[in-house]
Amino acid sequence: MKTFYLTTAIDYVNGSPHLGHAYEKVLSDVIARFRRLMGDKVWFLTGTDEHGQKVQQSARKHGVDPQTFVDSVSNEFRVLCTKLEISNDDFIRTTEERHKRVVRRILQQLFDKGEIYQADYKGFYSTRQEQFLQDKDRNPDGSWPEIFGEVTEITETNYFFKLKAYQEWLVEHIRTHEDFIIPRYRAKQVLEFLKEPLNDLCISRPRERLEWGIPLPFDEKFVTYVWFDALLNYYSAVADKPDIWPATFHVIGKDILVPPHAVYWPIMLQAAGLPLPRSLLAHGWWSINGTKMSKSTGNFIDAGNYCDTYGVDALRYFLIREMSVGQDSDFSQAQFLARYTNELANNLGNLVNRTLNMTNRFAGATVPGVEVEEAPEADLRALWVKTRDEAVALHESFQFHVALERTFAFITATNAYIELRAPWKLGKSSDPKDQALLKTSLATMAEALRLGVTLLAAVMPGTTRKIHGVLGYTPGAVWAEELVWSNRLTGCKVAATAILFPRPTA
RNA sequence: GCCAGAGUAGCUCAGUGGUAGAGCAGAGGACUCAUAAGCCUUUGGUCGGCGGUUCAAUCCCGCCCUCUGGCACCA
Repeated sequence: MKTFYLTTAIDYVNGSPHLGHAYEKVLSDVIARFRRLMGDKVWFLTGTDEHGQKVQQSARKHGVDPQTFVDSVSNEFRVLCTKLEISNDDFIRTTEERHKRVVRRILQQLFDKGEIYQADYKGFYSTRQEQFLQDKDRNPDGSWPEIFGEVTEITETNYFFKLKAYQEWLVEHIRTHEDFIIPRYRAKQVLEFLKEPLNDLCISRPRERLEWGIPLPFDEKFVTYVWFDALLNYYSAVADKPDIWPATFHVIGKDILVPPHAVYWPIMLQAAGLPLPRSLLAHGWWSINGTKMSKSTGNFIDAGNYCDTYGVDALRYFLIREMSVGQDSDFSQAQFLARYTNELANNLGNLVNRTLNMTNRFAGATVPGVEVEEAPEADLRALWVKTRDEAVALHESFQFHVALERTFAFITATNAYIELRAPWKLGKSSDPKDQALLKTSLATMAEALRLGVTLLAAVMPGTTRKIHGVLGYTPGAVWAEELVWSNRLTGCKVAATAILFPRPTA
């Protein structure tokens, strides 16, 4: 079986993680967990991108050497992954030797094949900003803005990668591989971009301008440009592991689809003679209270705080429930609280608690067996089959938000079933028929709850685990079997009470 | 300017060539096992605008309007 190999973008360690980083990891994690549940062999990679000028500058600003700086920030991302319960199998850093070794190897290989050549670049250079400027950087009157200081036209020797030679091939590949770029409409954007002729890509920087990078193996006076270094992480992390490459999905933000992932990356692989990934999955961005996320306005969300206050699964749930994959969404405290209170606390959380309570009160804390089956039971069961089949299919097509909506509709139906049977009334009757119905209703609500939360396992693994725990249940290894309505809870000893999503106090 | 996405109930969104849907918010009710939770009922929309195709369009086509995002070698 081909390993399902999934990657997130590696995060640039120039700044601390925010909600956007958290979302991409959670989204990827949901995919990874879902594939494992479906029985696939999964390899899930994330990591950090640590070279380049901005990192070098930030390190200098903090008065530390680059390695100390990236160690510290990379660790923040690692901590975030742990906090979000991301199930990655590996975490790669581009400053690791295992990565640098592969980058050097590929560069040498491409150079030997003649895919990389040396040429001069002539342009306007700002010494203060340590970068070349574009015409779009100019003021309307043609002068250079103050922040660039003195600008001079200079010529610099560099190495270039032959992108242009692969342009037609790439267009053809995108046209003939319909799921290479997801969502589909993003592929149109890429093809639009490719209507203009590509230029070859400059992949080097002279070391006197940029020290913090991987030296070119064929010319140590240069280091490689950040994209050529960073993109290769997907391959370098598994280069020595059999049967993993190529990637099944690269999960990335829409901002780095064009040109890096949809143009540079496939061409790099093709030139190096490596197989291409199956798909690039480009997700959207979060705004905060209707405005763009930005550090300068202080308008960004610390995902860690939400985990601490509401629990990691509440945040995971909101991110996945609110965002339609590929589209943008807005994060607001009001919307978060509405979903937390209505859906998690009142609908699901309360169902858990009332189920435990009634099982304790009317059945000595032991889930009874079903004794009769009438229309209410049959209806709920039929709804379950429909919900399960739809939810699984929706997961397959990345419509997690709709899958969650359907799953919670089933939770609501379970609450409605309880009202219909009203076990608290049956419990007051000694009529054998009522007693049979009481046992049936307690067994049915427990089973419905078990099934419903089993369907939430990819999004809220901890919650699924906890609820199975308070039901006194240990799930089996095969998820598909766990999704079958059964009597396997009969005889389970349930907990006395459980408040999984406490109502916010403030 | 070009390209793409979005424009459906107060809010967030789903949806199909055949008399409009969900959740939340609002209103009313019955109940009490439960996290003052849950359940039932209900108010509410000329489906952005104008044309066209069709027996029939929110859904197909054309034009227009509004919002959002992208438009690279940041060498």
